Amino acid sequence: MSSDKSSSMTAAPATAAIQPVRGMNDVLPTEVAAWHRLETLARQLFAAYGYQEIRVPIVEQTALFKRSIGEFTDIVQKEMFTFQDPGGESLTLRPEATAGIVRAMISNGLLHNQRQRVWCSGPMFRHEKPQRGRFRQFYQLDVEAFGYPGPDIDAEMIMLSARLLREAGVQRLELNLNSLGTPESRKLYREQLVSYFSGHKSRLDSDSLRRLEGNPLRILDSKNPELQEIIAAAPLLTEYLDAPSRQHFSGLCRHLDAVGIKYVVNPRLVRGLDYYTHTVFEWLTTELGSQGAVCSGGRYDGLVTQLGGEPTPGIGWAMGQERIVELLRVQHGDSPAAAPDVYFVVAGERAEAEGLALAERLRDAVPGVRIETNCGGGSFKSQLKRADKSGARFALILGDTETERRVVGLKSLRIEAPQADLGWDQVAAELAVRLQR
RNA sequence: GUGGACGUAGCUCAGUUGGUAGAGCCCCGGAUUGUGAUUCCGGCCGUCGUGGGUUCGAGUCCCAUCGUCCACCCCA
Repeated sequence: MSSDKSSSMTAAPATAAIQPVRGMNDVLPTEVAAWHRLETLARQLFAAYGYQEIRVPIVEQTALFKRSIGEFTDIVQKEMFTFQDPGGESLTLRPEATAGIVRAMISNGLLHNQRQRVWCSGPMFRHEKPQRGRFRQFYQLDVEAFGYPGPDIDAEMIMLSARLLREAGVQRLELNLNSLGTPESRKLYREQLVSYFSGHKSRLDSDSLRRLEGNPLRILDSKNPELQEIIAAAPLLTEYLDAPSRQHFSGLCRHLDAVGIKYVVNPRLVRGLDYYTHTVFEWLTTELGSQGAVCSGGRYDGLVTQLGGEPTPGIGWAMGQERIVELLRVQHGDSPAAAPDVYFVVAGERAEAEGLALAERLRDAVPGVRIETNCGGGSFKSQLKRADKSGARFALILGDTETERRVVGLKSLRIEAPQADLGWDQVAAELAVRLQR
């Protein structure tokens, strides 16, 4: 075999197709309806709960994520898209939304003697190996609240997520709940945990040994069957919570009980981001292969000061849009693409000349009507085939004889009904009636 | 980053022990020269992921490489 590969890959011909970037997907026209449904519902519910939209940059200074998410997390250590901008500054494509939102709240002075409820949506970026439900560019719906110390906001936020998931049609989710307590109690617990696992070092796997140094709580999350026995016998964080933390958590549970939201208290639920305190939660599914979490979040009372702001309690959650859309597809099948109300057949030179203008008049007269005008010619037959395929309920038919008579044919494509020839001034009114607009 | 499976038409796939490629769907046209969903007929579509090797001959065997999917890991 020739080892003469000095010139790397042979240069692709100039006409070769450009490949997409790994893990970054196109949402195609046939798929986008499901996204719209979720986003529209989310907007309505966020407004219904008093949350305002905030839009923040996709790119932030690298230091922001190191300081908030934590130096020793997997996200920061090996999953960030970090690059130097032409000015030499180290920038990073946001791997999650909270850090940027907190930065924006501080930068714009929105936390001074104020409470805020905000939401945000958009793409996040993590350099992971793609698989089902996990991509390098992925979209999140994100809500955050600032300035609320009590468990009431924790409960409201979980209620909001529960309603969104329910009304979107997602089924068979399990809500997991835990409290990480205060930084102090967590620190104490962490020391206990390190000393416990250090006593069993010989039985730990390489991942767990690595975490023992940086993030021992994550060992509890391990799915390695051989570790389950050791993990089961490990001390529980719950036992180290101080009284206020316990009160906060039981307050949250009472609120959830009161509205009938089912949950499982999972003492091993820890989060991959360092900034969480007190409440953490996850909505889990078993129907997406190895990606279980479709929505998760928690409280982060120390984050604002960590990023240079005045002490301000915060809490938020993020929902993975691809995962929700995929789960809905699994549970309910493909959602139909948006169809026009009317397909406008324009056959012949004179009809083509009049057709576009007539369609414009109809759009003026019937607000919101969806008219797909045939462009690019074609026989009557082929145009009607397109009309049928478009999913439109009606076809408007304009040929040269109709043009001559100043009428247009209105044909029902869904039910058997006689075709009506309507004068050009009557069409709009008739359409409005048939479409009930 | 680790492991497994898989790359053949726009899509879903077939391709026997190696003999330089097929079907269905889609699209276009016709049967029906101004009326769609069925039916029938015809047509378009391939550097078999890429590069090497073995061979008279490679979609098929070998090596490398790129990519996709799945799982580990991580997480939304």
